Amino acid sequence: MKLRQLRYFVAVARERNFSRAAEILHIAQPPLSRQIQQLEEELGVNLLDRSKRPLSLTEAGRYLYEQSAKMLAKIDHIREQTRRIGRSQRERFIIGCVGSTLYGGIPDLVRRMRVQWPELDIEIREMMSTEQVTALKEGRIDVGFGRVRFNDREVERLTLREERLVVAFPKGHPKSLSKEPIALAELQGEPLIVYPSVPRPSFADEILNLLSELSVTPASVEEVREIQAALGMVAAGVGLCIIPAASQRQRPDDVCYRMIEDEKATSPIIMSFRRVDANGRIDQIKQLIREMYADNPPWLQLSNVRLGAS
Amino acid sequence: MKLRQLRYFVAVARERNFSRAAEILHIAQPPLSRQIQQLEEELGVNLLDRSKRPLSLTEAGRYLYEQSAKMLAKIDHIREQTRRIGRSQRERFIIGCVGSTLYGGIPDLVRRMRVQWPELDIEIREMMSTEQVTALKEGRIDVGFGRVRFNDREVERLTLREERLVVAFPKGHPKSLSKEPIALAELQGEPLIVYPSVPRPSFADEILNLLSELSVTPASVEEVREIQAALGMVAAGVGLCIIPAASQRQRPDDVCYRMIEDEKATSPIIMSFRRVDANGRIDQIKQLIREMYADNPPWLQLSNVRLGAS
DNA sequence: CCCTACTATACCTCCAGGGTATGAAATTCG
DNA sequence: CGAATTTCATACCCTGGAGGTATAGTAGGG
Repeated sequence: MKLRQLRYFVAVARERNFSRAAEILHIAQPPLSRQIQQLEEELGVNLLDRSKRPLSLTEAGRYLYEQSAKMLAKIDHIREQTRRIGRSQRERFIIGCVGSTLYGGIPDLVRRMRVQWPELDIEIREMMSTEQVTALKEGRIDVGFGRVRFNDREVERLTLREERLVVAFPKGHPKSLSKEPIALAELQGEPLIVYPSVPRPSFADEILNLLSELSVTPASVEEVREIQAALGMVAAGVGLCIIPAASQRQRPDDVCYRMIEDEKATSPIIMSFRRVDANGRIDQIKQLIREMYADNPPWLQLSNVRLGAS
Repeated sequence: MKLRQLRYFVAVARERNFSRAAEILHIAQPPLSRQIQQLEEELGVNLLDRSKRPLSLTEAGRYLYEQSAKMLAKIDHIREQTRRIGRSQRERFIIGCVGSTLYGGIPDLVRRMRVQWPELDIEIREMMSTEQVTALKEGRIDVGFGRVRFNDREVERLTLREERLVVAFPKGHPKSLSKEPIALAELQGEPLIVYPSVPRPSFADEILNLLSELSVTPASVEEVREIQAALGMVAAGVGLCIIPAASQRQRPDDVCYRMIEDEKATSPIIMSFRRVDANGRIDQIKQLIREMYADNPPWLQLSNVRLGAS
C-alpha cells in the first residue's frame, strides 16, 4: 500500500469517475485504473462497484476512503509541522502522562514550567504508563507521569504521591446510599469493571492485585479500554469500578462514588525520566512539583505526598 | 513524502544507526542513506545530527519520528480493517454526530437500532455539524445529528428538538450564587468563551447571533477549539460560556451552571440525511426516535420536542 | 596515531509507474 | 431500438527512480 495509491483512490472515490479523477491528478486514465486495481489486488478486496455508472463504493471502499482521506490530511499536517519545527530551532520538551493526571497536577505543572522556561515549547502527550518507558528511551518524551511501577536500566522513577481510590456505583445501588468510606471487603461478590484492557500490565492489574491481596474476589471482571467506557458501564448497572479519587468528578448525575477505607488502597503517581538527563531540567521540575504541592491545591487533598521537601 | 521514506526513517530513528536499520529493512545501507537524504531535502529540514555517534534526532526529526510511527501503525490498522470489512460483506451504517449528542440520545438510539437490525454494523463518528453535510454527500456517513441548520440540495434535515441552554460560571462568581434561571441580558459586559473555533459556521456563531439579536454585547469573545477547553477556561476564571443543557454534567466541582430564562435561548438537534435514501432506513430511524422520546429519558427534560408523533 | 565502525558518493541495473492506442461495456439520445 | 458517446480496461512502450556493489571519507576508541 503506497501513499500514491491512497491519494489516487481518494480522488476516484470523491469523483466517482476515473477519467475526471485522472484529470484532477494530472495523469492519464489508464495508469490510474491500474493503480486502483493493484490496490484492490493487494488488499484482496473490491473497493468499487464498476457494474453501473456512476461508480459506487463498496463497504470496504467506503471505509478505506473515509480513513485514507483523514490520513492524507494528517500527513500533510505532519509535513508542515516538521518544517515549522525545523525552521524555528526552538527546543521542545514533551511530557507523557496518563489521562487521570490531566485532572490533577499536570496542567498546573505545565503552567509553572512555561513561566520558568519561556523559551521552551512544552507539549503533552497522553499515553499509558507502559508506553512511557519506551517513549522515554526512544526520546519521544522527556518525562513521564504514570501509575504503574516499572524497572528499566535506563529509566529512573520517583513516586510523587499516593492517591486514594474510590468505588464507582450506579446511582441507586444499595451500597451507594451511604456517603461514608467503604471497606474493600464489601466488594466481595460484586461484578467489577476494570480498565485499561491493553496494554498490560496496567492500572487494571494494580486493582486486581490489590483485591487478591485482601482475598476479595469479584463476581465477574469485565475489562474495558478506558475510564469513560468503564463509568458508562457502571452507569448502565453492569458493575462497579475502582478509580483514582481525582477522577470522580466525572458523570456526577448517574454515578455515585465512595472513598475506600483501606489505607493501602492507593494508586501512585510516578514520575519517570532518563537516567542520563537526571540532572538537567528534571531537578528543577522536581522543585516545581514541591512548590506546587506546598500550595496544597484541591486535587491533592486525597493523596499522601511522597516527594520530600528539598 | 512517501510511505517508504517514512518507514525507513522510523527504522533509522529507532536504531540510531544506518547500517543496523538497513539490515532490519533488508536493504543495503547506501540506498537507505539516500532515501533519508531525499526526505530531508524535500522537507528542507535536518532530521538527524550526524556529527557524532551514536546519531541523535534533531527536534524536527524527533517530531517526525513520533508522528510517523503512530501513522504507520494506523495505516496497518486501516489495511486490516479494510480487508476484514471486504470479507465480511456485512452492511454498515455510520452515524455522524456532534459530541454533545453523545451525552443525549445517540447511545440509546444506537441500542434501539441494534435491536431493530441485528445484521447491521452500526458505527459512530464524532464530527462537526458542517462536516456532516459533505460526509453525507460523499457517503462517509448515512445520517447526521448536528446543531447548525444548513441548506443543501442533496441533504434533507429534520429538527428533532430544541435543547435549552445554560451559562457556565467559574465557582464563586457573584452571578453563580443563585440557582434560578438567568436572563441573557445579564451577560452584558461579561467576558465570553465560545466553541468550536473551526470550522465556521458553528455552534459558536449560533450563540453570537443569539446574543446580538438581543443586543447583548460581551466584554470580550475568546474562541477555543472544543467544549472541554472552554470549560477549563471558565474554571480558570477567564470568562463565561454558554453550552447545551445536556452538557452541564461536566466539571461539577469547579464550574456552576444556570439555566437561561429566555425561551428563544435554545439550540436545535437536527437530523440530516441524503434525499435519495429518505425512504430506506431513515423512516424507521425517525420512528425509533419517536419511541425513544415517548419513553421520556432524563436528558430530554430540558428540551422542546419537535419531531411529531407518527 | 592507527584501526575499526560507520556513513556518503559514484555508478550500474532493472522494474514500477506513466504515456498512447485501442478494445469493451455501459449510458444516452435520436 | 440502434447509433453515438462516455467511460473503464487491456496491450505495449519508455523513462525515472529505487536498490545493488565498490569505495572514499569521517568519527571514535585504544
